[in-house]
Parts: sequence; structure tokens; C-alpha cells
Amino acid sequence: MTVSRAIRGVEGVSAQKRAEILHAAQSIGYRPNRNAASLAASYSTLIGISLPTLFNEVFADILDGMRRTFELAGFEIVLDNSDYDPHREAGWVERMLDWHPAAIVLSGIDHTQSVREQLRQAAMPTLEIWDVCDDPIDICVGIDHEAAGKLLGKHLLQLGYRRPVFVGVDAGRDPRAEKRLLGLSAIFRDAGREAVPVIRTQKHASFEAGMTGTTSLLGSSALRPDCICYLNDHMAFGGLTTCERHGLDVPGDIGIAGFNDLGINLVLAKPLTTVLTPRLLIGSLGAQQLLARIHGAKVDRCRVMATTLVAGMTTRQL
Amino acid sequence: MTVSRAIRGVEGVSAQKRAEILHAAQSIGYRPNRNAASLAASYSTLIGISLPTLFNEVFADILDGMRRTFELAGFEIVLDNSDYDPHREAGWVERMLDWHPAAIVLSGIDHTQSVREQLRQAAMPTLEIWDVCDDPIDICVGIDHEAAGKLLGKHLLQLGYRRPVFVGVDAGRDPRAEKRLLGLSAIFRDAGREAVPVIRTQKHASFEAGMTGTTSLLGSSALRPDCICYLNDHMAFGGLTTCERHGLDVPGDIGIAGFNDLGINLVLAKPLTTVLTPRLLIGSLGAQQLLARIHGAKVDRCRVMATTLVAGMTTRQL
DNA sequence: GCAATTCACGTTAGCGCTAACGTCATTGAT
DNA sequence: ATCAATGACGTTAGCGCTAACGTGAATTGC
Repeated sequence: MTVSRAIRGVEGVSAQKRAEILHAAQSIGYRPNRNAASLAASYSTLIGISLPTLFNEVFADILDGMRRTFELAGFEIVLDNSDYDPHREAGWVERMLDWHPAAIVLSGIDHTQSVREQLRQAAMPTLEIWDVCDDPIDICVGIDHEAAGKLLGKHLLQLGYRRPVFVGVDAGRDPRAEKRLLGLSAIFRDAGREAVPVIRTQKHASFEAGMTGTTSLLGSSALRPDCICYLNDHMAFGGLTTCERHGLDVPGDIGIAGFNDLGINLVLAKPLTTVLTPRLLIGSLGAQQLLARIHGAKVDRCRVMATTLVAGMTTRQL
Repeated sequence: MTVSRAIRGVEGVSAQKRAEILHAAQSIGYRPNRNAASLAASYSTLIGISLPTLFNEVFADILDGMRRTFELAGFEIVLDNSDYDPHREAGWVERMLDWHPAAIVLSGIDHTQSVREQLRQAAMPTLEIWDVCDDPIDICVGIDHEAAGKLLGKHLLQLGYRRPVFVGVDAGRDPRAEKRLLGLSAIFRDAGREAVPVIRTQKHASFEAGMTGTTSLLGSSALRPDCICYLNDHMAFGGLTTCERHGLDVPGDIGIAGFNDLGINLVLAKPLTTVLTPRLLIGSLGAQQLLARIHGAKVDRCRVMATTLVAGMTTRQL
């Protein structure tokens, strides 16, 4: 028992004895068994994190922001990729809970009812990250995606665009993108325009998906957009090169807008018009909030971070 | 005990009893405690994976390839980012072993001596992925980076390039890149040229790093390269736009080559000359080999995958 | 028809820790 | 001198599983 206390750094051991014990442990190569500790103490140093995908700078950024904070606090990260499938996520949450982790992090706020119930019933500290709502499972930190869509919409409207088209992925694959589309659409509807038409691709939101979506958009004679809004900057860049390949001048013939202000935007001759999202900040703030929550402190249930419009050179200048 | 058997699907329970037990478990919401199982059985369903970073399509691809295989086999992934620091990796391996995982996956073959010793002494199934050598800790699956560097070097030489410069990151930050540089350099040295000069940036291998490195390269009057080889395609693209911003025509004034054939290459008007690496394949094959190893099967200690030269439009045409 | 085998299921012990509660010496207040 | 408080360390029990070894009935072989 004294050894256990000494190793965990718990009070009740004299400095001399502690040094003695640590030295002995070192010399025989003793390592505590974390499974046994977890079992006996009913607390854990595992944090489960479910992300839709890692092929997306957004989640890599958010994860990086969290990782550093959790690591300093001595937690290990158990990762899952849900591939944007709520049922996969639900299955993972169930299995994850069998490990009795210290906390769970989920992407966004759209989860199956069973996930919500299980996490709440287990009184598991749970962080929903990247999207926000009034009634999170436990706490949430992210941005208001609908507002971000409106931010972009207002800017495009102000620049004189009237017939935007949105290029995204299959409905339901990315609920946040749908909310941004909703906000964008609302702005144009308020301005007396029709709802923003949508082109969807089956791929994930990659450079290639931007190309695929744009090719089918430009091939369809029905839509004659004056600007194209993409799910994110990578799709937008794929779209940009596709437009140019089709002989269209950007922004002369058509405007292009992305989302997130990803790393590529720093090196483009023609930087994308986009919306900057503070991903690293969301990650680190989220992790801090969650740690506080694990330690029983009272924290805000919901933290909404600001987004910033980035006026690039792929849309008209004011 | 019968319940334990029924739930694990182990032999020795009649079909009727099993159904009865599973039904009862379902109805009371019973979930097995994995910490207890791990403690009692001395086997685990955790697999620890250490990657240098997720801001790199390469490791996201490899992880994705592994993930699917491990998931089907019922394992959970505990992830670490070493930030290319062997000592961080070593610390994580030590802590990870305290969980008594089923296996460990490390990136590359360059690890601290203590990591090698600990893993070997624990007889831990260990996969070293993305780089290969004759004496892996346990098994390895990847590509021959030096050979890949030579592949690119031969191609550039054949195209008539004589004064290449390599743009990468700080020495030691990416041992694989150093090996590719070694191969590249060897080709030009064999052809009677000097060793390939190197420009290094302190950032990670991003679009921005390509820009930064290229800016300092073009600013230095000492080097007058006829082509620039980058650590990877993202850096190459950052370099490409930077060259063009400096008024250089690519490939007219200067050639540019990347590495990996990343997703962006699909949408570029001027596709990069690069070397295709089979990342997904490496990931899934590696995972399969590791699973076989976990189950005690004999597997090849080393599997080397082929790379393919991609002749793009950022270098002269033959 | 009886021992030997097989099968379904149960009992015991222990995996390596930690919470909770001893024990005993030391300290300090009265 | 007496007793309560404090601090350092030890003892006991149990976290929830599973390996290994019963047990007792049904089946098999000869």
C-alpha cells in the first residue's frame, strides 16, 4: 500500500521512504498494471475520441489541439473514426464504455439516441466538439455552423452574387456542412432568391471530390451559377482548377468560396474566399473544459467560438 | 463462468443456455468490464499505434488502411503522435505497455534503444510501418526509401537535370526523408555530380513549409538549381506556387518534384512529378501481418512494397 | 451392464491494484 | 503525566473477470 501511494504520488509517505521505493521500483523495472488500477479505482486515464475521419485537416487540427492538453494531464487517447456514420459511432461508444474511460469526445452534436442515453446514464464526462447546441449531452465547444454559412452568404450577396450553388457530399454524411448550407440558403432566400441548389458527390470532402462535383455541375445545363460554394477549401481548390480547366476565369466568370481557411490557402497565388475556423483553439479549449469537467469543476455547458470571413481573390473584389 | 463463456462465445455452453444468458444480459443492460477481462486474461483488445503526426496524408492513409482491419478483428486503437521525437515515442511506449496491449505499431524503424529492448523483452507483437530494415524489432512493412529516392534521381538525371536541390525539414525530424535524400544524392554522385544541397525549414512538411523553404532557396544566390525536390507533394505544391510568384516558369525555368503522389495531384492543372507510395496497401497489409503475428502465426519479418514513378508536368518531358 | 469417455455447467482461486480502515509512534496541549 | 490529534505505514477486502480444475449426468464402447 505504501508502494502504491509512493508511485501514485499520493500523500502519506515520507520523502525518504518514497525515494527508497521509487529507487527500488526503478531498479527492478517495476511498472504498474493500468488495467488493475482501472479496475480497482474505478477511474481511468483513457479518453475516447471519435472523429468522422482523419482525411480532413479540420479534425486533425482539433485532435492536435486536444492531444497536447490531454497528454500533459497524463491521459491516453483511444481513437475512433466513425466515417460519418452515427451507428458506427454508437457501436464504438458502447465498446468504449466497457473500458470505463475518464471521458468521451464526440464530433458534432448529431448522435443516436442510444449514445445520448448511455453517456448520460453513465454520467460520463462527454465533450461534443466542432458543433454546438443548447442541449449537449454534457458539454460542447465549437462554432455555429449555420451562422458561419450566413456570414459567407452575406459576403457573397454584398459582392453582388445572386445564383450560388453549393457543392458538398451526400446528405447526412456531414451534418455540419448541411447547417452551413442552411445558413447560406437562408441569406439568399431572405434576399428574395431561391434556395441554393446543391451538387453532391459520394466521395469524402477531398480535392478530388471538388473536381468531381464541379465537373458534374458544369456539365449540367440547368444550373448557371455565378458562384460556387464548397464544403471546404480542399474541395474548393479542386473546383477552382476544374473551372479553369473548363476555360472559366475565376473570379471573372465565376466566383469560388471554400470553408475553414485550410493550410493550402497560404500558398495559393489566388487565395480562396473562405471562412476561418479556429480549430486548434476549439481543440485546446474543449480539452481544457473537459479536464475541468472530469475533475468535477463546473464548466459552461456550451462554448461558441467566433469565425472570421476571409475575403480572397476567388470572388469579386468590393 | 457459464455466463463468461456464453458472452465470449467460447465453447462449452449449450445453444439454449447461451441464448438464455444473452437474452438476460441484454435485458438488464449488462456490459462486460474490459479492464477486468484484460487483468484476468492477460490478453487485450487494445492496439497502440504511434504516428509522428496526423498533418500528413501519408500517416492518415496508413492509419486508415490499418484501422479497418483492426476494427473487423475487434481491436481498439490507442493513438499517439510522437511529433517525430523518438523520446516522446519512447515515453509513450512505456506507458502504453502498462495497459498490456495486444500489439504495438510504430512508424518507421528509427527508435530509441530502450524501446527496442522493452518491446522485445515483453515479447510484444510489434509492427514497424512505412520504413523497412533487415532487423526489425519484430516485423516491418513499408517501402525502401533510399530506393525511392534513387528512382526519382534516375528519372531527373534522365531528363537532363544536373543541379537538384532538396527542400525538407530539420535533420532528424523525418528519418525517411533523409533516406530518400541519400538515395537521390547517391544517383547524382554516381553521375559525377556533387551531393545534393539541402534547404531545411523548421515547420512540419506542409504547404507553407514548401513556400518558406523555397523562398529562402530563391533568396540565396549561392544555389542555382535546375530542379527542386521536395520532401513531399504538399511542400512541392507550396514550392511550385512560390516559384511562379517569383516569376519562374515551371518546368521551363526550373523543375519541381514531390513525393507520395498525394490527393492534390489529381486536381492540379500541372500535375507534380512525384513517386507514388502505396500507403493504404501498406496499412492494410501491415495490419493483416500484425494480426497473424498476434495469433501466433509465422509471418515474414519484412515486407517491402513497390513505389512507382509518376512523370508529371512540373519537370521537362522526355 | 459397467467402466470410460464426453459434455454442460459450477467452484475456486487469483490477476494487480486501491479504498477504507487499522496500528503504533510521535507531537503538542493542558 | 494524560489524552487527543497527527502522521507514517500496514492489513483487509474486493474491483469483475477468467484459467484451471471439479461434478454429475448422458453417452459410448465392448
